[in-house]
Amino acid sequence: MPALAPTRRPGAARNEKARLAILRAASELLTIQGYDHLTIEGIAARAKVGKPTIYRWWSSKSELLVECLADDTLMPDAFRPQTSDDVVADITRWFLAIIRFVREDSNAALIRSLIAAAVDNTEVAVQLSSRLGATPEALDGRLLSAVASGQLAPDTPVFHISEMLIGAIILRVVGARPFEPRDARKFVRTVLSGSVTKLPGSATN
Amino acid sequence: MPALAPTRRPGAARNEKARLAILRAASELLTIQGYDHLTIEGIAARAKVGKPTIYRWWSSKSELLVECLADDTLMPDAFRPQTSDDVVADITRWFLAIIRFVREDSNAALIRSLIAAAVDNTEVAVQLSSRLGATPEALDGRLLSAVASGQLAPDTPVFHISEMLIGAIILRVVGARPFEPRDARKFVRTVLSGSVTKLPGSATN
Amino acid sequence: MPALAPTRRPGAARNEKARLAILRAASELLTIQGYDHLTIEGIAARAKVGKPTIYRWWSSKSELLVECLADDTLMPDAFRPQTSDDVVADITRWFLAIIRFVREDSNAALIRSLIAAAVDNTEVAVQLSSRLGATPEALDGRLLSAVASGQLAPDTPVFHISEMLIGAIILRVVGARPFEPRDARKFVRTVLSGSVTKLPGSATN
Amino acid sequence: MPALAPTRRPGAARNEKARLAILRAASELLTIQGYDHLTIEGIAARAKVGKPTIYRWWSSKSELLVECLADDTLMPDAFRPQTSDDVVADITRWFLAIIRFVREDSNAALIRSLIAAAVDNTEVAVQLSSRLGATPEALDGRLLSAVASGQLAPDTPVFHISEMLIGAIILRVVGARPFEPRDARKFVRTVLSGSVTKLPGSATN
DNA sequence: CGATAAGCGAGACGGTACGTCACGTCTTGAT
DNA sequence: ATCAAGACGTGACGTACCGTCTCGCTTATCG
Repeated sequence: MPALAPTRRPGAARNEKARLAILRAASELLTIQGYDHLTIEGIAARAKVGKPTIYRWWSSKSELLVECLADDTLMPDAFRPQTSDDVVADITRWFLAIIRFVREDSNAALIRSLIAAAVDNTEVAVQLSSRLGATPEALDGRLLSAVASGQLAPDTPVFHISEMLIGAIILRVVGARPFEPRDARKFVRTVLSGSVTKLPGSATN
Repeated sequence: MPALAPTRRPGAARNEKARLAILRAASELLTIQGYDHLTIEGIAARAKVGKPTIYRWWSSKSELLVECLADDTLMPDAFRPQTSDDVVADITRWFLAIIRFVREDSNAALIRSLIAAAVDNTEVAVQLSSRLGATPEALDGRLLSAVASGQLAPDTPVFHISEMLIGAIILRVVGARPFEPRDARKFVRTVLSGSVTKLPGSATN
Repeated sequence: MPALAPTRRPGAARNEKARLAILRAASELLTIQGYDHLTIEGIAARAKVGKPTIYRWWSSKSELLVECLADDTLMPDAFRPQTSDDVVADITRWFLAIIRFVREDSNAALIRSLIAAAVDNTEVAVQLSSRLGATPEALDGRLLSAVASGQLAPDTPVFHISEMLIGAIILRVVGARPFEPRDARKFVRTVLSGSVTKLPGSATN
Repeated sequence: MPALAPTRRPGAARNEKARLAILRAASELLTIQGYDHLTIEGIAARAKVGKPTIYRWWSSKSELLVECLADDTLMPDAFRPQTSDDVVADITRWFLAIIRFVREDSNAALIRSLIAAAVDNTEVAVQLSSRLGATPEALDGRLLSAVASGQLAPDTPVFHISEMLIGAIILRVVGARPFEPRDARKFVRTVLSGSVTKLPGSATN
């Protein structure tokens, strides 16, 4: 005799269409207006949904944004380093991709907004880092695999490296100072040079 | 008819007491309540000042905070590395001081608030970095003097290092992840190890 | 082919328990909270009933109250004059009973609530008057029987008398001005003195 | 040394235009929509005024209506009996005027609304009675002067008479039962016949 | 005995209005 | 001229109920 199914409680089920419309509206308005001009009323209006429907499921703007990020409604695919035989090159390319993304004003504005949201809600910070690649599947993973393959020293402080790279990005974006493509190499070499055991090719600066 | 002396125009002069009361009130309220609960009305009330007096001189909360930072009303003395014969030790001590500061919850909250403000106003980001030591007189200067003395390589990317260290702090604080004292050494060594030409003493990770 | 019997269509019959629970909950909440804080949601919750069950059978709060009144869930037995040999005394006693009822704050509040409901729904006004005794079986009947027995003049305006007595009660209760027991005699004598042909006993004022 | 003038406190003075616009809007909307569809938002919108301006000065809809009534924005001039040599005729004419007023549907609706408001706020009941004439300057005064002139008995219960007449009006209007012109004479004679000492002329029912 | 259909509880939904807060501008009288 | 006090129009807040709807279950008659 099988276990009882976890029978769902009575009442109408949650409306998935409404949920998506809300996430979509929130994402669009955040992009257009920025975090401080983002209002629940505005989201409700654009999603053609009642305000209480939003408050029923999310308790704050920042929580809503967490779900936008998690649902990929708000930012493109996560940035992930490739895996060639050269970590430094892989990480540099990854950093360059972010630089290219961030040089677009609207993208920079979006990230600034997310940082504002992150001040309200730690989870946004986590998601934002993830989106930029600070996950075991992306940046951290690539570094760890380089450690495993011997290209980086065994005591390489993977997470500290990750944190400094992401931190440098955040700081520049908040300060609205533009990146140059050549910054990618500088940051990455600076943070990795103490750990690299052998560089596949030669390169200066 | 003689030229008019550059005499003060009529009317009461700007009230310095009011200015200080406003900066003080703003600083206190920011510390107590955080940026998003900080209101002009609240500042005016606490400073026993009319709202228009605030709007006359500052156009936004974040601008007001810039002046609070510049006037040292809001954060303790800037953090500055000492100058011993060992850069790495000096920078590590500086980082440790910040860690100690930030481990106090109220201080972390203050920095989070300032980051929120920085999203509105780039100048806050600049001031915040300054306050943490990213100035020619402090961190950057110490690194440059080490370059001059030969303790760091001539091509040491001073500003990138500075950015990554400050960035890592900001990122942790926003993410509300706690620092450990030993993080100081890790971050600093990671970011400097590619540039140090000679270590005064031996050290293990 | 025989005429279709007005046979009940299939499906569950109306749930009498639910009906009673709703009337009970509505009556209790009206007494406790007053008409303007009375909500359908509140009634449904207290009666442990779904909102649609209420809307299925009643179209508004005031209609629901009409049924509460008709079912005697909401007010005590109707007030009815006795029938002695003295109309004036009978009517006065009836009025006194109402005064005593209304001097209780909660009862006055209840009547005030019913008046608010009556503004929405004429039928509530009718029921309220009935409950206070303005029916052919009670006040009107007693007056008519006095006309029949010759104690009141043949042209006694029974309904106008009834209306003025009930009206005076309503007006005082709405204005929250307290009744005194001696008001009973004053009102009744004033309104009847033009019609009484013989008073069984003597009385002044 | 003279007493200090009650010098007005600093700050902008209350805006009289706004006050009038609010009273006007409230009166119009009450007339058009009835009390239960009357909303503060609607009043604010029609008066082109912010909601807080209403809440600054009045704490509820019913309080606002009290001021509408007191300012004569909401109902025509108070109804007042004339003073001829015949009280009964004077009071009857007064009652007839009210009947004529109330036969207009919109006026009846207005009074119903005011009764609803009166349930919230006793003061509305007082004002409403006043507006209908229950004041020392109108109905009560006319009766008292008749007592003084000997046309009514010295122990005439003036206020009870007044209450029953107004009460009868209220009750009919709430019950939405129409008045006939001949009701005026019936009510008035019924309530006064016990007190009249001499009728100037003859009258039939 | 099903099949059919209404009633029922629970509760999500799009709305409207609530009463409050802070905004940034303005007006006022005093210094 | 600047200041404090504070009223104003604006707009968003988060909450309470509205009346409707959709679920999955129960109940009762009918074929």
